[in-house]
Amino acid sequence: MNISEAAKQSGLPSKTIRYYEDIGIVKPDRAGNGYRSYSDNDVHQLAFVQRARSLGFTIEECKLLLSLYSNDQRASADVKLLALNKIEQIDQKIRELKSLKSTLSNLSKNCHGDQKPDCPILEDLASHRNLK
Amino acid sequence: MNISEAAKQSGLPSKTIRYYEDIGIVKPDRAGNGYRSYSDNDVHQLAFVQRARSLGFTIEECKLLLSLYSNDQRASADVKLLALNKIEQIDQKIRELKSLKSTLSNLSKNCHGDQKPDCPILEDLASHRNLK
DNA sequence: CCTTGACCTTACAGTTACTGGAAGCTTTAT
DNA sequence: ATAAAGCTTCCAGTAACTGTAAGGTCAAGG
Repeated sequence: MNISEAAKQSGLPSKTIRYYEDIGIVKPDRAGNGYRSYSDNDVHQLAFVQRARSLGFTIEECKLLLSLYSNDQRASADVKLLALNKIEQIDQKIRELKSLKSTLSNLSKNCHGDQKPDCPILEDLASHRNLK
Repeated sequence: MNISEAAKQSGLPSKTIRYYEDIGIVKPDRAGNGYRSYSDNDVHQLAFVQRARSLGFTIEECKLLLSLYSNDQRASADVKLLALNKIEQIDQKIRELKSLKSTLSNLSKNCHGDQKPDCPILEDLASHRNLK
């Protein structure tokens, strides 16, 4: 099938599929006219990557997951470790964002938000004290 | 003062300070030898940006905040709106990350994580069902 | 047969916010 | 005098695409 059909079936934009080819993720055959020709297996792999990316795995991790996927000898422990690490990264990011939110909330709470120029948010940004 | 002193005082790497000059954030004077020469006010602005960046504001938002900061006529409402929008963005991101985490946790929970190749995580990635 | 429009190709630039490195001045210290 | 530290500019690389331009190919309609 041509790239637009592969795009439809995998849930990825054609542009992204070409990019994935550039970086060596899925290399389709070529038809006589030079068009890319995708097999069902190609599309399956693309959809796999699409799902893994949407779960927050990086491209490099996706490559690893794909290689594990196509390796009959893999240990599920390898995959699980990757997933648990990813969960830890996500937790870390959530902690950071909560801390940011709390700081910004405190700043906003003290700001009148009116037409007057007096603004504690800017004052905090300008000072070096950390209103945490 | 030279750039390394400005770096020390602002908490930003010299490299970043030069980059900020390129994109028009702080333009220092130049000494006779071509070295950048930072005033206390320059450093103050750099520190302001450093703090705003660490709170999750984009460079564009930092420019806006800086211009509001140096505008005596600003309304604190303008700044507060920016902060509240940022808080909303952070909340959205936290929601997304929590959802990702929950999906990954479910997948991991069902994975033995042993030396056998049987792996529900990979199976889920390969299928199109969404184990949410 | 010709044209139109949809679809395909490659290649290059742009995005965000820096970071690293090379090549080459200037200043400072020994 | 020389070496180290600090400064300069410029170019490339990061992550993961996205946009755009210029042009080849294919199927349908007149």
